[in-house]
Amino acid sequence: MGRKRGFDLGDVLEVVRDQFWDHGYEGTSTYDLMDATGLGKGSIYKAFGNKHDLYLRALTEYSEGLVTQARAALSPEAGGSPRARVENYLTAIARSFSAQSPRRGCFLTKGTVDLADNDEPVAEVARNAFARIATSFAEAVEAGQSAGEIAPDVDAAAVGYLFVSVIRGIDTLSRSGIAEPVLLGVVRTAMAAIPGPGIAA
Amino acid sequence: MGRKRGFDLGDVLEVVRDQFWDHGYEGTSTYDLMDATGLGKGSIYKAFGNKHDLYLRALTEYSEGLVTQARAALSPEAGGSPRARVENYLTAIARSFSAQSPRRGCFLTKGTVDLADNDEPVAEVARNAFARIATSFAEAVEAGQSAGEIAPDVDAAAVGYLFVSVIRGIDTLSRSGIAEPVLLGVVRTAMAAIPGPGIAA
DNA sequence: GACTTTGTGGACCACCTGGTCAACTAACGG
DNA sequence: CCGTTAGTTGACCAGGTGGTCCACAAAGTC
Repeated sequence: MGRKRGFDLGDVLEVVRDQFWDHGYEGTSTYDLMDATGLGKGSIYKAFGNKHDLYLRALTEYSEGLVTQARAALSPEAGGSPRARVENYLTAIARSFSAQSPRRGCFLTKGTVDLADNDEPVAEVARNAFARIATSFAEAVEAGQSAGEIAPDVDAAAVGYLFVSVIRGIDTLSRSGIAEPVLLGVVRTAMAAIPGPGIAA
Repeated sequence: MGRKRGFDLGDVLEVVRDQFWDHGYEGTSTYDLMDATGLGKGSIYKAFGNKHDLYLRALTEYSEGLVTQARAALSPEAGGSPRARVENYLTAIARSFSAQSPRRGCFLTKGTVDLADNDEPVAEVARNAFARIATSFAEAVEAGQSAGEIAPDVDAAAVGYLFVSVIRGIDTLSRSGIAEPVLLGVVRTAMAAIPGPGIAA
């Protein structure tokens, strides 16, 4: 019943997300959102409630996508050995950050640093996404250990969070304009956290 | 000649820095700065130019302090073996982030994620600080290699940036409320990047 | 104690902020 | 084709925005 919505929710959320991504929460005004979406203020508020709800929804959708992407890249279906999948995924992320122009890193990092400090809903979205991505890394590491490719004494769960940290770290570094080879060096050296099963120190 | 300034520049910069740290660049208004410093708007603008200059100055001062602190913690004077100095420094940072209430992480991370994307002066401050901290780590690693404590095939420069990345990473994680033991696990596993000189894989 | 110079405080400016509202428009059921 | 429901639009609101300006206050010079 009633009039049909004249726009697609998902499309608008993507446009909105890009605005928040590029200019931050406080730096994005309702007029910026109107301009970017082509919608009237009333339509936006009717569909999403208020600015904060809209932000949270865009961020949530984005972080779900991130988790899905991490799972896909780290699962056996992605091909390659577990250790190679980890390295390929991290390398792809480092390259994608470097290729951005203008630089914008990852929206989840932006949202976390922007708001999570004193915005519990945002913090929860971030914590959740970080935990699930860390788990995906941990599962890949465990697979590598089962296959005899990764040393069995590695703490898979801890290393999962290490890789999540490294991603957030190269994100921040890339935002400052640090060059791609440096970021790739970070990824390369981070791989030492999952050494082969040789007689390690 | 002329009236004396009625406040200390350094004191005011610290107060201002805390405001920007807690609320971000866009989230801090000139009125917030007036309230926090107790100064009139005219005095602030007279002393610092405009909001952006003021921010940049607070950030620059902060990042110089960070670099100094990193150098002190990683230099031989800090005591302990090179490898221990690295681990102690990273551990201290992880603990300090966890102890914050409210959470606020590191101001340099905040500034970088907030503005560096499209603010070259801020990006330069960040790039510079990251590079110098990475160098401090690298020097400690080289010292460890000379002392036979760290495997000689480790790429000290790359590992320096890895540790900088890890700090930025645990910063972001801690902002989302991830617990201290997890952050300490990240530090512990990151230490695998500078293994002892045994027969490594 | 005038004069110059620098610092201070707050009024003031033009404009932007997030959010609301009421008149209006489209789609469906009967 | 008429009521009901939901979506759209733009005017409107109260208060906040970064920045400027000017009358005034202190400090040093002669």
